[in-house]
Amino acid sequence: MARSSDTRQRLVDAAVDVLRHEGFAAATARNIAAHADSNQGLVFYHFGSVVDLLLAALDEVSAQRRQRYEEALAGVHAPAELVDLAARVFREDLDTGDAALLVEMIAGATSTPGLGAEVKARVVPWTQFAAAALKSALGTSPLAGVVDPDEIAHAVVALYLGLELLSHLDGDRGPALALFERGRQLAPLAGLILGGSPASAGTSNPPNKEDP
Amino acid sequence: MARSSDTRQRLVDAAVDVLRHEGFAAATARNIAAHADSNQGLVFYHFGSVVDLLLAALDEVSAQRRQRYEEALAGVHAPAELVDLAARVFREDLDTGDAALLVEMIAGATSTPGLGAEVKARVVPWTQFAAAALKSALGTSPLAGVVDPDEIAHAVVALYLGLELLSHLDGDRGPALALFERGRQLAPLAGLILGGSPASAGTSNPPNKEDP
DNA sequence: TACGTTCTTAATCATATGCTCAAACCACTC
DNA sequence: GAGTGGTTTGAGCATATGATTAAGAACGTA
Repeated sequence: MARSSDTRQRLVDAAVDVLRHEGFAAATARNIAAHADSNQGLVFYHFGSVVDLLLAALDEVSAQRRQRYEEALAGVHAPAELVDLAARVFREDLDTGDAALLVEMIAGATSTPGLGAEVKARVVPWTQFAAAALKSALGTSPLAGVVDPDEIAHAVVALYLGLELLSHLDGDRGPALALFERGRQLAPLAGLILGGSPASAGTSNPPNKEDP
Repeated sequence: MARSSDTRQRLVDAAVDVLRHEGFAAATARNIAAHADSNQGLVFYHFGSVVDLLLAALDEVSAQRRQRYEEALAGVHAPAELVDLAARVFREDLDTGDAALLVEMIAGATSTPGLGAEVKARVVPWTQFAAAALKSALGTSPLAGVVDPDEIAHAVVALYLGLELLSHLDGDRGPALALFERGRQLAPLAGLILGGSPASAGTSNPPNKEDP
């Protein structure tokens, strides 16, 4: 009984590890079992199929991320702080391989029939979460009624995935990190525009620019 | 001899087709050969290996894109026009499946040893091309010395890939297209800020409904 | 201890893939 | 017409995968 949930957890952890560092194509029953010092038959005994194990791995990571993000979001009340948080989170996901895992699962879903809907159901809440955070951070800003949080969240998630894809391709996280660092530099400017005086609401006024 | 280049081309076209609509995992010698009404042995006779055929397919698509883009870029001189062109190009690539092909090759490169470097060599010039176009469009704009074209090009390509990934996941191109449409709406504003060119004036104008 | 349930292991099957190879085929020259 | 070089074909090999299964081990309980 304790044995069961133990190996189950070891398999999930191994699946997460394989997805992070070896990709979807390497996420086979035998390879994952080997990473868990286990037997490949256990994958099917405990999960029924390989894809169900991978979905369990995705669930595990999603739950961890969700918790981390909610904690971090507790201290965020201004758009500038949200940009800062996003940059930090992205760097973490790039380091741990969570971003790679997400990309691998989404990309792998295109080649595995039936997996698409399951992965979608696990990714959509994540972008909705980002949209909610953005909406909350916008608060009563003058732009709150102009920009569409869902649209921006969609773009941010896409940027997140695309940057991971590119940095994984050329083995250099530099450009991706530099980009988010630039975002952090611009965050105070965003705060200035979004949270500032109503004088900036006019459409004919050029926005203030600040040299970094 | 005419026979040879004929089947060679048919195989490349079939590989492009499979990558576009079925993905990297389905790009097997037998499947591609079947799409070309051909024999799987010919893949190895003409290309040596499957990945070499896939790289030839990527080369073919890259060449076509490059030519189309260079032609389209001939009429672009202002940042606003470049944004407009990018939105049109993205919509095309989403429709034809070229965006999917690119994502599949990049994602597939993570699971096929040795493919990464080859794909990278074929993607990097493409982002450099985007950077050059952006630099050219910026021209003598006051922001030309402030923003980094390479950085922005990297971000745009990442956004391109990420949006394809997401729209492929939930089978809905709507959000991606809406986002680029929003970019087109903002393009006149960007032109106002960047160039002060007489291209377009009012920022409260409804978006242009123009069919290419 | 003896029994039944749960869990684990290794062998096994059916299938698919990259790739090789010998034989057949075809267009062309002498 | 026979030979020649390039091209095509289908069978075959080694390997890998998802999934099944029967036999065995571990555990709780009577």
